[in-house]
Amino acid sequence: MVAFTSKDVARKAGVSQSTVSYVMTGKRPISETTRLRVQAAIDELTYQPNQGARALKSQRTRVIGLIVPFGHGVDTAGVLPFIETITSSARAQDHEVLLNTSDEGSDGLRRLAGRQLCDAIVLMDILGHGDDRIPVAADLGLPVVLVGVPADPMGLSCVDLDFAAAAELAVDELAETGHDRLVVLGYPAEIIDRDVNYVRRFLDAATAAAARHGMPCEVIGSLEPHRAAADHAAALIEPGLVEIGRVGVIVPQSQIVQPFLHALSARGLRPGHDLSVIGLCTDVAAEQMEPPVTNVSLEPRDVSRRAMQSLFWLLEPTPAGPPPAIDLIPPRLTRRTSVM
Amino acid sequence: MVAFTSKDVARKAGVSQSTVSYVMTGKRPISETTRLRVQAAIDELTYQPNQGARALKSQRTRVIGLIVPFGHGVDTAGVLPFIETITSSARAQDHEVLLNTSDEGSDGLRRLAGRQLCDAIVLMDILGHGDDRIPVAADLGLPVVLVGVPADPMGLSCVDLDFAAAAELAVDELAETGHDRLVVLGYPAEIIDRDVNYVRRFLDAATAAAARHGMPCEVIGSLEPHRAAADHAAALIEPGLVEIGRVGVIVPQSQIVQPFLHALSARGLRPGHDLSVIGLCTDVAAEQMEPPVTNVSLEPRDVSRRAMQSLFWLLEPTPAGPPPAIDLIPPRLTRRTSVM
DNA sequence: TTGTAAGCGTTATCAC
DNA sequence: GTGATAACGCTTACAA
Repeated sequence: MVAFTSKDVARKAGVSQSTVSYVMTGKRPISETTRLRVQAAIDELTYQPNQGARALKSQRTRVIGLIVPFGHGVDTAGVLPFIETITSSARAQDHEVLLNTSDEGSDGLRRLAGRQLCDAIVLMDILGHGDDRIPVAADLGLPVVLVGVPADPMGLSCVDLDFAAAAELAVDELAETGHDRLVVLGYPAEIIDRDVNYVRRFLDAATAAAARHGMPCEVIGSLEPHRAAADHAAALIEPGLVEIGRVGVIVPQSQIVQPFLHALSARGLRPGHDLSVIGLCTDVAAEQMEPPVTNVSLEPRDVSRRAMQSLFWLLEPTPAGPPPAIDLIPPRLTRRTSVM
Repeated sequence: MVAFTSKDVARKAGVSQSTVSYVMTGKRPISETTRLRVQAAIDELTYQPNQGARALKSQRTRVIGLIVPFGHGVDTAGVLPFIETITSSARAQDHEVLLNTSDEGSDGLRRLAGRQLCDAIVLMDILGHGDDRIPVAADLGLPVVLVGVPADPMGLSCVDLDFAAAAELAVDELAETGHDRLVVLGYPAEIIDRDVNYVRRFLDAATAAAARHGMPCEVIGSLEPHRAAADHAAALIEPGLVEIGRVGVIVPQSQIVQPFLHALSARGLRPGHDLSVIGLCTDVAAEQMEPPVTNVSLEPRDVSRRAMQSLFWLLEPTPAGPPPAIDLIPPRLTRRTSVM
């Protein structure tokens, strides 16, 4: 299993090495006869150019670095479609994807850039404040796209779901279906401490939208993503309340949507009949729940696709103009059985 | 943001380029004074070696290619911990991970090897028969480890959960807790057609173990991973049957565990009280179900860790001797609330 | 203990 | 239209 080089191809085709290169890249005109001879040699030897050498010469690795959130207890549920879409977008542009985990912190970024392992970086799992990777990323001299919106992007492109629009979508749906009372399950203390930006964006927009509709809106605060917290929240929905009004509950934490639905059922409150529930979660998750829950999707595929569009624009700017610095993807609501 | 080279370091430290190299690799003794001078220059310039150049010279990329199953409707639920563990194992050995999806088929393998993008490959999502990537992989001239066991591994190392032991573990648990009647929910036609090897391994071992315990064992066949199928299966569990005996159900398809549990409840059969259910699924999934289900885990972390051990042994054989050609990882059963 | 220099496989600038 | 040839940044004999 020896790997052939362009030298072998050149010898076999009776041409110079540079001609082989030009046949591969098409960067200068080649007579049809030699082109065919070279191509035959390439095919016969199943020659493929050595990427390391190519990168060394051209200063372009054709590799995208992808930093994904792993370990440290982060909500890792919906991360797979992001990875999948980013990989296939990269491959569609004939680029490779180098996977790194966020637990290496800013050192990982420095390694990726310093050792010239990639031409550009996609950074997932962005915190609102105090993410020390942002200044490092901004100073890398490489195109970097953030999936998420930090308080100060420091000039980096950001792509994320439009969480404000997501909240409005959910509230509007409940308003239009005649609900007159809104409950939003809040986030755990840890998340709010870390100041994940989208939390604020979502909650603020939800209360504003409720006010616009003249609906009373209660935020049940500080819910850990555990069964017990979901149970606790369900206990706060008084059956009496449900009898006098049409109550809609928005659950922005995907991990507790299912436990919450179950806790309601266990208390004799049937989602979709006695009250309504809208979850903020992936479509597959929503589909598999009991009952299948009306959801606002995180649109991982759209978000990643746009992130990669921004990235490739930064790698090769076109006259079409730059992508938006902060690119917020419109959410989508899918009706299932949990809204009455 | 210029990238410094070892030449810059050499100039700054007043030594030759090779001395810089030897300081970095430690492959020959360096006097303490020059070592310090060189190190100071390295630190000052934050020099990092260009990986492309290194790979070109040393013929070692220090990259592991990872092929993961995406798209084409495969059960993609438990794949994240595999990726995570493989990535951190690679990093622990100072290797990078290049991510590719299985939808590129054998061409993807040829590209990874032919362009010398990596030193070795981990191939997930192995089919029992007719996977045309196996012969290609076997002929690549690179170490390749399969996660999964094809009918003919063609000399490649395989690592997988011991599905036979998993089935036995589940059956033994039900036998020991006094069950006298066993039901196993079977696999969908599509999966059996594709002949995913572990299906057969699991079902055969389950029936054998049941026979050993003298328990009647019924396999409900051809269940698609949909709610309707789960409902259908639940309907086959006659309440009369439950009254006269202690029934244990094994659900090897993780996607239908939750729907099946719910379908039972809806029929008034409480898992953990009226009958028992054991699922074959990840621990996180089992933990989040309603009710939390006793499960046999797929042990993605153990499997990937062992896969990487095999891989690194193939890259640098040690006197310790080779890893097993077919490395089956022992499963683990976690008791929750679904077994009475 | 350190330096010189060749070469890894590619691309691109000169020449012809 | 095509062929030499000089880099790209690194490692590693071979010298000194």
